[in-house]
Amino acid sequence: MRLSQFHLATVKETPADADVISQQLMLRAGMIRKLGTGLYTWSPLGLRVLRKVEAIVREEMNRAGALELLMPAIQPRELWEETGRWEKFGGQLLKIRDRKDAEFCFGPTHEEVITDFARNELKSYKQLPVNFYQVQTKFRDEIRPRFGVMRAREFLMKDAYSFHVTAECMETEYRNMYSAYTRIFERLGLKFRAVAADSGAIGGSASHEFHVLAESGEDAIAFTSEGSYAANIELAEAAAPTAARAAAAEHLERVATPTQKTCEEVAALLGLPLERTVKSFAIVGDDGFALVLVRGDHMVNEVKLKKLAGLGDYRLASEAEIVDHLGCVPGFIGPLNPAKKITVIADRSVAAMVDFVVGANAAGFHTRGVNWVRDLPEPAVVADVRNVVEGEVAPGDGGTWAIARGIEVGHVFQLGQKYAEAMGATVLDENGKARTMFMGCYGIGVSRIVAAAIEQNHDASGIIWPQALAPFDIALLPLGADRSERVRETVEQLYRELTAAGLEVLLDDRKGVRPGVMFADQELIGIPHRIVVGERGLANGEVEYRSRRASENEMKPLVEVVSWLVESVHGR
RNA sequence: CGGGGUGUAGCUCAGCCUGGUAGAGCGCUACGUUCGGGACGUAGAAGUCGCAGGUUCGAAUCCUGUCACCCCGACCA
Repeated sequence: MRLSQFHLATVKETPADADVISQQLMLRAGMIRKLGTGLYTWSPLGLRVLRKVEAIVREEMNRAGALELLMPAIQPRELWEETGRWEKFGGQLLKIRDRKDAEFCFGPTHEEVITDFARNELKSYKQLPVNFYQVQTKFRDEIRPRFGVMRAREFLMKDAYSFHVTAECMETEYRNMYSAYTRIFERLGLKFRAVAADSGAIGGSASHEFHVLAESGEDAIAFTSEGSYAANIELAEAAAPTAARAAAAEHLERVATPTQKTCEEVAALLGLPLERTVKSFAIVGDDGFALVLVRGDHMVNEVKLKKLAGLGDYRLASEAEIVDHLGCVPGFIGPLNPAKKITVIADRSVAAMVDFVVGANAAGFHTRGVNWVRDLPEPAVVADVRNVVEGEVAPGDGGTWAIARGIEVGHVFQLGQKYAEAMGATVLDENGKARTMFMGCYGIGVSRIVAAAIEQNHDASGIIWPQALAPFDIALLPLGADRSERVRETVEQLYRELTAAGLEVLLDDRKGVRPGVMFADQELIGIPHRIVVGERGLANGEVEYRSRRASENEMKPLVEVVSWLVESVHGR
């Protein structure tokens, strides 16, 4: 590609409203332009990268035996009523009407459509197993879209759905997809980790997420130091305390904490370690008002809490409900002497505590030296309801938990018969008997991968593309082309030869552009290899080479540079 | 959904408090000088000041409404 014939639109200034590095660099490099909240146009440069990701995903899906198809983005309401998700999916589902006032949604995912396709197309066990996939635009009306294409409302996704007669067959395909995903992320050149995950809104049993590791990741993932287990923090189990509860040593004492509302503030005032305090978290579940207790240095885990019996789809208690049940305003609440009967749910670590500090249920006071049984009844529920923390002992292999941050770019699920059951998707087995199909589903956030790759690969000058994602392989930069016939001819010849050798070359043939601008643009858009052709080097029969990751030039003999580059880019 | 903020040239923003008819830098166009790390000079093009009402002799500026966008929060006691 000749840059004079391309649309390159880099900008020097960092856009004001971009708050993660990938979004800043994508905007500065001119890869994307924002149209509205969570809506982006992919420029010719950005699209080249998106297509690279797509191509690798497609190749590996095909290699794994999946069949590509394409479903509509717009889906009729009736289909979503069959699974109950027209209501259950919530506000993320964008609902629209046509001219006849018939209702549709813009597909956020395609379980309904593919299951409808499958129940019509698949009649016999002989047609199974089969795995259909597509690469398609999805729309999810996120509460708060942010971070550019990382959490956009409209985005490109590869979604695959497999169909099976038996659960065993579904599990086999699940493992097949798991290894296909591993190959995909390896080929993309990204540092990633597969972790056990909660299956969330999609439903089903087993599930793994694939995370690209990056400091800026929105998800926390936990893995054991022994390496035997990795999970989304939503799922990672905290080990139960092994030691029996010690005997009470302190007496109950109410202490004034006029302005200290958080555990940190109270601990600091009392000169106690944070892990001697207890945090109270008021919720309202199916069985009414409940107080969830975790240690002051721990975080409540919403996903674990949702799985507890009797809570259902719990919500946070309102301030009025807190005052009504506890007789106290938020900031000083606790399980002691509530105004009304409440359910106390204690994390396992809290249940093992002695002489701890809680809110006194009186504005401006906390109570210290609190002990179970002596001062208040044993908690009604004791369960693992918190996030694990870095360094604590993990259950199982005797290792400790380590925490990393990641960007979720892939997710595989065993759906079981959830959708097939709801929609009556059956095939006839060997005995002519109708059997409800088992399903798996497998997603990859294609557009999100582009942003995740940048989060993981950049420096002060801009993007550093892994070879597999680079919009161009080589930047070819002539110096003083307007003054030197020799430079012009050499560059033209290199361009022809490199292109003929199958490399994607971006030749900066813009008129009157100074070297500094060429270098800055090449580095910003992240082209992995750069060849500079100038009189200085040509006098010795040489050109300069520089890898995007290097800070020094290497001189290469002109006669060898093409074969050397072909080897560097495609070889090994 | 709750709280806060911002809408002025393609981009980043100043001007608004204290009303008097619109500015800077970057980018863009032309010419000249320059030319191995985001050059310089000269000349230029470019804005119904988000939209709709209102107050006023006069509104980017004050008031009301509305729309859009951004940030924070919803794991907090």
